[in-house]
Amino acid sequence: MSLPSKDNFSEWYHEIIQQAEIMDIRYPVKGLYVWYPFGFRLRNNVYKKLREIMDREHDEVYFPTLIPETELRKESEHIRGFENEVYWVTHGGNDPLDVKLALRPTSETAMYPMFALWIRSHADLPLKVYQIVNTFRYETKHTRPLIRLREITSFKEAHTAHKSFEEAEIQVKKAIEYYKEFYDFLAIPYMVIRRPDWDKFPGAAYTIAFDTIMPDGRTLQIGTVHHLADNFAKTFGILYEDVGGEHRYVHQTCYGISERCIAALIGIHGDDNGLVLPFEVSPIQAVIIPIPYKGKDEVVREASKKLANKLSDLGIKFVLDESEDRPGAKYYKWELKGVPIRFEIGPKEVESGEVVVSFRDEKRKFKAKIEEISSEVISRWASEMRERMRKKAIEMMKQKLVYPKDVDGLKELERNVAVISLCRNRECGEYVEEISKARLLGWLEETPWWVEVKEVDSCIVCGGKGSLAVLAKSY
RNA sequence: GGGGCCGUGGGGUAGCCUGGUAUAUCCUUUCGGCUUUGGGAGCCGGAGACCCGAGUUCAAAUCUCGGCGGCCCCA
Repeated sequence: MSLPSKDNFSEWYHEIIQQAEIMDIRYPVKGLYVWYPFGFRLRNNVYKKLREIMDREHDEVYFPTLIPETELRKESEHIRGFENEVYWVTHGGNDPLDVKLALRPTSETAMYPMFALWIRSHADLPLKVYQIVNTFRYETKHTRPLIRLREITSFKEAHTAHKSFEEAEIQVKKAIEYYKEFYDFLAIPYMVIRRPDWDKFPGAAYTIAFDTIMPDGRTLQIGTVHHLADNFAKTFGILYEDVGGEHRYVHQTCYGISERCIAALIGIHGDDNGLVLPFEVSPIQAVIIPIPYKGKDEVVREASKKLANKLSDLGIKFVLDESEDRPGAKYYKWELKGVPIRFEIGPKEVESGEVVVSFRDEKRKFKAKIEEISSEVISRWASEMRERMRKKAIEMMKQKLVYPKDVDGLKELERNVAVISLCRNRECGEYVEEISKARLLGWLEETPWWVEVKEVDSCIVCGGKGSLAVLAKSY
């Protein structure tokens, strides 16, 4: 068994998802996939971090999967955005339902009628909750594991309510900081981009998205933050009484991250040999491979056990691979799974009280004294590895970026991501989309250091006031 | 929305056009055994498949129709 080269990203991705046992794609419904135990452990490790961040100032809640049609249709812009991809429950047993029930495509319309009951006065604000749930969208395009799904299994959605537009805007900024922390933790580089007004979340005042770049040059939206203003509050009657006794509409935000974060983790860090995972989220953090020569297998086994005990004491999730495979086969096997640290112990190391160490992201091997391996040493290794992964990912993304200076430069984008100066007018935006056959993701909220633009010119279409915009083929 | 292609063991495939071999090909996987172990070892033996339904026919993996499932291209 071997993987296709990552140069053929689409095929590589398809294969690694299965071979590394992230998901079983054989479930007999389009767009629905099964989490394998290994994949689910990875998911849980990643979401543990996301929960930890959310728990700092949000309460976790759970709202129902089913939303009555009457609620879903209240916000007209919102339903227009989702109408074509809603799954409907139309029957209870054999009886048609009086009011159809939608499988939530997202939970605004499930939550906000309840928010109207929960929020009475300014003392109830701010309200900040989140849930991690599945959502359903009837995708008609190509579905792809973790990327385009009919059942999103792991949608972390946070919803907040505030006294004013300005307070909600502060929350938007906090949410962006939280998401940055999350993706920094995963060593995934991102661009924070304000979506065009005509492409924002249905019902929002504005939308800010996190986009990353996959190795094939297509961008992947890996998080969104929406300022909802009082749009939904007006629809669902979410009012509070302020200190003066006046009733006012709340201003809301919502922001979400789905299992696309796992897709980015796999796609960006992986290589021709398989997954490359940060130490903190890897389901298996280390593997010990004994090299048992004839006559020496007992001492090698003993030394391996000793190291295993030590790793146990340090609280590391590891595997001692004493199977019958040859060492080389074991290297490939655990590399496929992205195990960050590999220890090899053979007769030579038994003699010297050492162990051969190598890290998943580099070819190098070196020897270390077993005695000297400690929590501090391991966490230093882990953070050095994360830094290398981050650097490598940024290098990859820099290579995908192009900086056309005029409209002609947009015609041959190929698989690149274009950073251009563009005004905020819809005509100019749609014009560059048409010329480039790519999507205008929007305007950079802040310029990452690895985007090599010193100063902003005027709009490359109309010559008006420009800001840095990003154009790309996207997933 | 429009067009095209495909469905054979757990995975990848040959066979299909031109229906018929007595046991459906090869690789991988998996189980048992021997031997081995510093980057995917070898040998021996075993397991495992024609998507579903209808039709044509003496005979269907192969032809026709329908269903289900998947893939690709264009807008």
